[in-house]
This record gives sequence, C-alpha cells and structure tokens, in this order.
Amino acid sequence: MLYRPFEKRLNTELAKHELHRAQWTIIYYLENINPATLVELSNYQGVEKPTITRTVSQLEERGIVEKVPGKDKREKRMQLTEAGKQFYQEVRKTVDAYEEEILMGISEEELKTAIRMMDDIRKSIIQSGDGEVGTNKN
Amino acid sequence: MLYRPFEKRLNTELAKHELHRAQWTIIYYLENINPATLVELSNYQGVEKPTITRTVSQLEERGIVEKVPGKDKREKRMQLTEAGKQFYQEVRKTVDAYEEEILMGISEEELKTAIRMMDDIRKSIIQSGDGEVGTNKN
DNA sequence: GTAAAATAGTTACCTTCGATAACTATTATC
DNA sequence: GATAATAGTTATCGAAGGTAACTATTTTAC
Repeated sequence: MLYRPFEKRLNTELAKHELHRAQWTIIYYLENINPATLVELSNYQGVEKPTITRTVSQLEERGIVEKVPGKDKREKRMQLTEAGKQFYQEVRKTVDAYEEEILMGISEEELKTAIRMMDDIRKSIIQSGDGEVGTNKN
Repeated sequence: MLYRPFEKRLNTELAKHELHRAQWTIIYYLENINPATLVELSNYQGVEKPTITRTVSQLEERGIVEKVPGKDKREKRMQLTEAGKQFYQEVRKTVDAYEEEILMGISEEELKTAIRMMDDIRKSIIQSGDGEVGTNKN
C-alpha cells in the first residue's frame, strides 16, 4: 500500500488549518471542478452518500460550504461561501508547498504518466460495476 | 484522492476470504519480504505500533500468523504458520485476478514508471522526517 | 392521471484502521 | 549500576468509511 505516507503527511499539513483529507477533497472539488450535488460528490469520491453528508455538514458549520436549492425540490447544490473561497486560497498555499516538496526530483513526464495510468485504472474499476457507488437499490 | 476505488474494490475482493486490506498487507509482507518484528512492520507500513499489534492479533487468532522468539527476550518475530502459507496462496489467486482485471490495458512500462515514482516520493517523505513512525520518544 | 419506481438527501448505528498516552520487560549506554 | 533506549502491549479516542431504513420529491408505466 504505497499511498499511506502521502495521506499521513498531507493530513499533518492540513491540520495547520484544522482540516482533514476528506474535507479538503470536497473543498477542492467545489472550487476547481464545480458546485455539486451530494450525489455528484459521492460518485466522484467513490464513497457512499452518508459519508458525504457528514463531511459537508462539518464544512457547513464552519461557514466554508453552503447549500443552495438545485433544479429540483430534492436537489441541493453545495458551493463554497465567500469565506470558503478565501479559506481555499490559504490552504492552497500549504498544499502547494507540500506538493512541491514531495515532487522534488520527479519529472513532469513521469508524473503525467502516473496520473493518467491511475485514472485509467479507476475508470475501469468504476465501469466494471464493482466499484459502483451511490446506487441505493432498496 | 485517486486511490479510493482501488482500496474499495480490493476490500470487496478480500472479503471473500474474510480479510481486510490491513490484514492482507501484513500477510503479504511476511510471505514475500520477510518474517518480521512488529517494529519492522510498523516502519514498512508507516503506521504506529499499536495498529500493527491489533492487526497481527487478529491474524494470530485465525492461526495464520505465529510469533516466535527473536534474538532478544524483547523481540518477537512474526511469521506465517503452515496454514497461513496455504491461505496466502488461496488469497493470492483472488488478488491476482483482481490485479489483472484492473491493469488491463496498462502497459508494463507505464506501470513501472508509476511504481518507481511513488516509491521515490515515499522515500523523500520518510527521509524528510515528517513521515517518521515508530519512534515513541517518551 | 394515478400507482409504482426511482432519485436526492438524511439519520442512526456499526466497522476498520489509524493515533496517543501510559505502561512492562528487556537491553544498551555512560 | 543508574539511566536511556527499544520491543511490545493495553486502553481509549477519532476519522472516515459502510448499511439499513427512512422522508420528500420526481419520473415512469400502465
């Protein structure tokens, strides 16, 4: 299991902002990809809906994320508040420094190859159906 | 966080043998690398000693792992029992199938590059000291 | 056009797996 | 020989995942 040191170290960096990995992943998504519904976040992260509900709630309590009505009366779209966007920028600095440090000596080429590969694998897992998520069939 | 689908899917595969990722990682190490002390396992995995103690205990109860005296009266070396080695082979089949499936369409070259890169990063994290583990200084 | 099925989200509760603190027993060091 | 360090354990906590069962709304099928 190669990824453990990454996560461990990332968490100690995020702790400076009283954040954990799961929270940061959501903030990151909302800023860089899209304001999103809970189901979108759930699919993106490959975790079940209740897990997202919990993490988002924590971020809401801190005034980082807010829910706005979606196109349905069911849907709620999560987005960063103004304070949340500012917070993102602060944390971003820490994370940038971290990434720069651990990627020192890694070539652009290598990195691209690795990321592309992992993304391919991920897609194939999700496609195969066994990595499916968010489909509460009951 | 790219690795989640991997772990999730791996866990569903391992569940066929009533195993979880953390347990499998230890079994894997003991078979492929070495019989090892708790501290070795702790360093290898990048987790603290009590975490290893617990996981090893579970494997001991199932008769998969046994402790033999080390070169000290303090040290205990963990190793697979005969039953454990056989068990390894069974699980191995499942894991092989899983790996083959998810790595379909990934070139040998790509894979090597990615693994080498991650290992480089890991080393640089551990070296920097912030990924340190197993040094209970109290 | 309504009954049944599907979808978005929540709540309650459980499990895995990590961490810390504080301890015992043994060995090394000064 | 007293103090440090090392190997391992126990107890307890927290983060982050999962399932089951639910409400409210929307879609689909008949």
